[in-house]
Amino acid sequence: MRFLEPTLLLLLHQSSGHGYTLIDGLASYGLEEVDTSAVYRALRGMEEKGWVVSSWDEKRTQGPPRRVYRLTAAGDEMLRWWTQDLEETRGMIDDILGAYREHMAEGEGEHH
Amino acid sequence: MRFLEPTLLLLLHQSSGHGYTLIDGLASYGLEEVDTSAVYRALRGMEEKGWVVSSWDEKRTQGPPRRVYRLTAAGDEMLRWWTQDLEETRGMIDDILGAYREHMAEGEGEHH
DNA sequence: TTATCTATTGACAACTTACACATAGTGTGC
DNA sequence: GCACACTATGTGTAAGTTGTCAATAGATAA
Repeated sequence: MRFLEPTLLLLLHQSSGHGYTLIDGLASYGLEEVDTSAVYRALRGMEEKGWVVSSWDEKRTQGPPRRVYRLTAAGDEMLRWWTQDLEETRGMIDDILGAYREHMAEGEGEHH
Repeated sequence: MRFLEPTLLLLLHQSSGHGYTLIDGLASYGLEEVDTSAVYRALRGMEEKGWVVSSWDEKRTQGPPRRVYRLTAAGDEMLRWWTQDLEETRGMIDDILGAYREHMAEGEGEHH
């Protein structure tokens, strides 16, 4: 969920789409091994929270009807909130990695 | 757990310590709101996995006996693994944030 | 003896994740 | 017609994880 929700919001901000294509989109952000059911469940959850709305696709293609999701204003706001959150998370990672490297550099040459 | 385990390993790599002081150490990496029980639970789990070993502190100070943890060779290896994992996570965040900014820049000036 | 600080642990509900499976429409080869 | 593969969206559930709250307990100071 940590990256699933923000990435879905980002993809939907770029253009509306249905679950099956969103799953492809997720893969391009490194989320290749996400279970399909997790994606559909996440989308449902996001609709309950009001971040997205869905409707059945008019034009029928190969396969059963597709539920098309599009971002709401609240979802757009959420996406902005998520970017801030991700920046904070990145800052934490940088702190940890920085401290690790610094500590490694300090101990350089030491052998126990 | 995502940041708790690697940060604890890092702190213990710097110097052995008991839970209560480690909790202070976590705060300096932004993990201020971690529940104490979560920390002790994580330490127990890490001991089960063989990343750390614990022993009761000889010298008694104010309060009940303290369980002192120190890193094992396996824990040291794990810490290195975690840094790689954190770098990957960082990469994912960069991808998402990069795409968001790029998309925002593209839509510049557009009003719907 | 009451309160406060240090220090560790237990119990349990809430939530998440992983995996398997159910459903269903369309197109293709036989 | 039938089997099969592909698209597409879901449900059920067991297992594992997290978050919250409280219990325990020693030392010290008022």
